[in-house]
Amino acid sequence: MDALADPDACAGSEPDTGRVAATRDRLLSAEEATRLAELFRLLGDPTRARLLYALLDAGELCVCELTETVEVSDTAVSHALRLLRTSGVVAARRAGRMVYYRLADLHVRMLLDLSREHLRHG
Amino acid sequence: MDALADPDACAGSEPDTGRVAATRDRLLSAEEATRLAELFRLLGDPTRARLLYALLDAGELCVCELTETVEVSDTAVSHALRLLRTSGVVAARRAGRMVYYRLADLHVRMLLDLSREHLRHG
DNA sequence: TTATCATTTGAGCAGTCGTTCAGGAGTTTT
DNA sequence: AAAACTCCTGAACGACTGCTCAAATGATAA
Repeated sequence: MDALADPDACAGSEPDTGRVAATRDRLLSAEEATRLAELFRLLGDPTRARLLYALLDAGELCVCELTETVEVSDTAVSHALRLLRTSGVVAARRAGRMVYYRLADLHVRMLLDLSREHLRHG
Repeated sequence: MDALADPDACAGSEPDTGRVAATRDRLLSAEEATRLAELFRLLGDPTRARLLYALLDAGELCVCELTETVEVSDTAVSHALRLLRTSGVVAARRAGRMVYYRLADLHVRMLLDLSREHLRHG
């Protein structure tokens, strides 16, 4: 049931406090891993990913332009943008009745850039 | 070009011209974006992220070692590893009754490396 | 052989996710 | 003023996710 209860479990040729503990020390903490996972989760949806790649290319786009490029309803786009906005991934700027969005996180920009490069030349 | 003066911008069901069309041409196709989103989705879960970062550091770990480092049940780890395995993100090697897992995708290795670096020096 | 260990599998279930729908808020035009 | 336009919000709903549980598989040890 609980594999954590027995520290000697699967102790084949090495004391348990060896490699595993060393790995755990260098390892990301649970909190750090969770933070990174949350960032990845934001990119892990087709609609949000397309929105972000569109902003990566165009620099700045209003909601109706984004709605056309990703081909989903404006309401869905708005919900998606809110999620990205409250997470600090994108930022918004109002101009008249349009609202222009842009990427606001350098991490995300690099991840998008790198992953797209590798999809195309990989 | 005076893309912002495009009268069709945000005007309804017209086939888009100007900046939006240009963006969509350079843009990832829906299929490409979906593929990348699926990759990000795999990293977007705390359990899977911790498993992958552990493998990034240790190189190769068996299931029971992974179970200890991520502190969830062995069954949950196995389910997570199956997802990563069938997606080609990790690969498995049997040695006796243990099964050793390792990262099998260069893209993923780079994304993990980059994102961790930026979490720590960001 | 039987017993034990390491890992996997499938079913069931609570929780989460992304969408649509209906309506509202803010801005410009008439 | 009202109408038109862009965008946002909250609720509701089906679909998906990740976990636990019980049972099975594959491999070693007694």
